[in-house]
Amino acid sequence: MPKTRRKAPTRRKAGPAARRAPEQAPLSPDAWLDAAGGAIAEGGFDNLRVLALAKRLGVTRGSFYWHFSDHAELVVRFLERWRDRRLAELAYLAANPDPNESELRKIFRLVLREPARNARQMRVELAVREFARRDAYAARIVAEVDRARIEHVARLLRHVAADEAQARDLALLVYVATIGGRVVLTAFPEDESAIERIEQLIIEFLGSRSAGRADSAVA
Amino acid sequence: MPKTRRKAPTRRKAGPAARRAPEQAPLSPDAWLDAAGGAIAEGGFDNLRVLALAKRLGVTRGSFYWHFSDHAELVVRFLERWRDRRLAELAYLAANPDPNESELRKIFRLVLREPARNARQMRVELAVREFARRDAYAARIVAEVDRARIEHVARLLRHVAADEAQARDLALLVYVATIGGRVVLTAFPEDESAIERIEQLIIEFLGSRSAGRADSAVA
DNA sequence: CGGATTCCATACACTTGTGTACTGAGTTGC
DNA sequence: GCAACTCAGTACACAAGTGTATGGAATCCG
Repeated sequence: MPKTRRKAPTRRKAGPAARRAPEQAPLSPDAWLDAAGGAIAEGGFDNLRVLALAKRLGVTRGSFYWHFSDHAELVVRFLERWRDRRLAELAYLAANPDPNESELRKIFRLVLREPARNARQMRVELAVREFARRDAYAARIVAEVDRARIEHVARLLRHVAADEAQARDLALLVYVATIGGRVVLTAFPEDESAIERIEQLIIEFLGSRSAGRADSAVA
Repeated sequence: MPKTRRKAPTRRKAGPAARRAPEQAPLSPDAWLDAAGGAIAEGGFDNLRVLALAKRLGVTRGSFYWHFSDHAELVVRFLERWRDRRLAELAYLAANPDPNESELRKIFRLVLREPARNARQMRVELAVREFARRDAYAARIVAEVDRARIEHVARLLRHVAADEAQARDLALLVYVATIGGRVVLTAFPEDESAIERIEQLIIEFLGSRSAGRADSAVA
């Protein structure tokens, strides 16, 4: 197992069977994980093949089995990195609230933030979820992320809801609708605007609940 | 290719290498498709292997390649049967409305009817959706079913909505929340009741719209 | 400079899966 | 009865993928 890393990872040009060229920096584990993300985005975790990653990186599997013990470890490390990044982006949003954005609008941007624009990240998200249906460890990872996200949405919805329990229900509704939108929209790529209208409807719904409050809620 | 079938399909006892026993009825294509459904429910379309189906049915692959030309045909026939059944159950619900059920309640039972109780069918549904993200034909199949379902929900929501366009938006919201609930709940099997509360919230929302339009139409 | 270390290439053994050609037992129809 | 058809078993060729053992070039470090 590698212990230290000295240079930044670099994509190497795919020399057919050339020995490591001196100017090429060595591959980092993160480079393998990035390539894994590409394969997963394309075809899910069943498409995660060491052979394909090596070809994509322009090396042979000999490199892989130096950085990783086996295929299973690749899966585990990918899942953990994915979880850590999702949790980190949540923490960032919690620490840096955008004052120019309404509370409700912010919620949607939060739930699946980048994925809305980053198609690859969205596909990875769905692939992880799909994998979690048959892998116990992935299920735990997804549960952690889901719990954190819903918790965060619920915190933002405390003003809107009557009590804490209702805030959690509302948060779950928002989360579920967002996830569902991602899933269904893959079948309906033609009306990309539908998700916008749905967001609008939910905002309207939430706004009607906080009718008593002077809502600075809607932007 | 087979042309006619005389007897009902029967599960045969898994004799190790036994020739076809006379009392065993021949396998129908539907038997293979049912077995395929099991494999898909367990591990998605990537888990659809002829070898495994044959073992499950207690025969060898020789039988499969008589009923089907190849693996691809199995996939196509499975998808088409799946679509036909979904459309048929929709048509049945449209033709036989339950007068004891409220319009709104009926909607949820309609969208993903059996899957709510039939775990296997729900997993197949999600697997088909996942496969549709990388297979063009499956995407078409899913789009057909989605369109029919949303259309149906929208028809039931015409009283509630202001105009036809809004009925479609509301229907999409309901559909998306339901699908999303199925996806997220696989990660949260512990609170099965959450989907119930979400349904309740949406019903409340829809009810508030039909009650009167005094409340806020938020921009 | 010269070993030790890092990183990757190569070759081999093994497994699992597809598709095809051929065979052959049962059944049906005439 | 007997040929023809139905259906499944068997064997072979082929492909793709994993893991391991080993060698070897670069590089680092003292």
